[in-house]
Amino acid sequence: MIYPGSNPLQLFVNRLLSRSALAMREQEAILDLPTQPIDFLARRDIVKIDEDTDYACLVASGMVARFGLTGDGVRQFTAFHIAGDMADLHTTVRPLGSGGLHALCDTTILRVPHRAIRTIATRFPAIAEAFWRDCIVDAAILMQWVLNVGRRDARTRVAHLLCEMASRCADDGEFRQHYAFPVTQEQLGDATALTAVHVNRTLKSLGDLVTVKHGSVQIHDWAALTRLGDFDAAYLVADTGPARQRRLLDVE
Amino acid sequence: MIYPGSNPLQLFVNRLLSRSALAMREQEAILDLPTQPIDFLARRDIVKIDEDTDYACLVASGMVARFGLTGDGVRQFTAFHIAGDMADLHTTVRPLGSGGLHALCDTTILRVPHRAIRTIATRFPAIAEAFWRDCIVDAAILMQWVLNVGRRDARTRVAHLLCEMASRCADDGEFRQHYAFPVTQEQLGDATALTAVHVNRTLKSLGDLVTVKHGSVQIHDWAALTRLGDFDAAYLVADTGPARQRRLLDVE
DNA sequence: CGCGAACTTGACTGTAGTCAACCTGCGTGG
DNA sequence: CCACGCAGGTTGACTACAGTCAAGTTCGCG
Repeated sequence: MIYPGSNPLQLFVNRLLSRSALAMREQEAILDLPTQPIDFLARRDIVKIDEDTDYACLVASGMVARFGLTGDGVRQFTAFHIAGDMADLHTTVRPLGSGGLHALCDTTILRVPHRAIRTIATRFPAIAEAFWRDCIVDAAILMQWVLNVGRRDARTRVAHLLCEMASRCADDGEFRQHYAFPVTQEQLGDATALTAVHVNRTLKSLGDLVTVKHGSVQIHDWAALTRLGDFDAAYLVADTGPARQRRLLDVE
Repeated sequence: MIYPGSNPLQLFVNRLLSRSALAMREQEAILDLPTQPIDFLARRDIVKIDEDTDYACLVASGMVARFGLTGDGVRQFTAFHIAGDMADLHTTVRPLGSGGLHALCDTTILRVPHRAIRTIATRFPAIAEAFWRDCIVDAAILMQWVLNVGRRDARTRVAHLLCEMASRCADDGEFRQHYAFPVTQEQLGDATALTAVHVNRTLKSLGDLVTVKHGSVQIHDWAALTRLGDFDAAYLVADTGPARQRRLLDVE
């Protein structure tokens, strides 16, 4: 047992199952995917910007950020990914450099060959659908980031991001009062398009509602934080309807 | 022949073919999709925010914007879609309210039932893949919007957007010197997260490189505009490699 | 010809950026 | 065990880009 606790592929399947319906043999096909584990130290790039890959990166432990760079080298994060996320599943169908992946802390990645992902996606339409849907949820988050960065002031932006991560880190469908978020204030600025200095001031002014310290977040007043952060978790869930809607067609 | 010129579904197939390989019978399956045409006047919402749909919207003619709203009603566009685009293909796998769709000018939409899309996606894995890839290209554009809105100043932002649309409106892989872009300066602000007043000043300062007037864009100096706009069209293309990569597996 | 929407311009404001100094906590090595 | 170094955090003073407000002007359409 290389991975203490749970198998990262099982974590990934669980993530998919929260949004899509998969039969046992489909789940097994995913669990049987070939993987190559690689460890990265904090602050290292897992995939360099503009790098083309022939594998996707499953986060086994740790945390990663996807990022882009402007022409003059300014960095902007476009997503955070936690353990169990396939951080760049989308490269399966579009392998061209789609931004970089950066390890926020010591992180173990499982490389999963695109070829293997393609094979099971073709064999099992429900798997292709689950992968597609997973990418769409990521895109829904991205839309929120455009809104966040474009239209909200600093306090709202930071609060919204902290709410998003609290929701996504939750095991149930709710939120986590306390969660690991191993980012510096500089990196928080890369995500919210603020400077480190302004993030610092903003966090201080948010001190009654939430504390970000030593790489972890402690929420003191969820109701107030979501209100201030203009946060509604609806965009994070794929489906509230009956389970059958999670599947294009019953194959049986 | 209801639609003068070309069949909108054919336009959609062409768009897919520019990114994915589809056999004749797969193309025909798409062309056979049932559609319901609906006309919208300029400035009307095609899909209201938070509305759940059971169909996707194919733009037959005109132009639409996808948008989100902050809690206090400030609008932010997150994408523009031109004729031949399935503006919300992603709702097929995630039908929950994923933002609104707004007609920028008089626009004809073909409603395509999710159920029909699901059916052919399940029957033909290559179609599911093409749809998935199409959504990924949209997501790649969205990542650029985060970068644009988050990290670039007003001139660069506007220039970048105008470059994006010039590339996407091109029939070949290049760009269009002159193209229809029926937006007011207010709407340009909704896309770039600027106020109408500042868009106005910015456009004036860009006058040597590009003119935006009467709902159309005229580019005077493409090289300078892309340089100023920090624009590289790479993110718009799905694949530069050999054609076989456009398809997960050969089904034949 | 007249109305309204869109565009234009100027004056002033404000949020966040910049620059710079300093503090704090932690790991390393003398 | 303390000294040092360094990354990250904190604070203050000043700046600037874009927002706001308000008053015109232009354009297109009925």
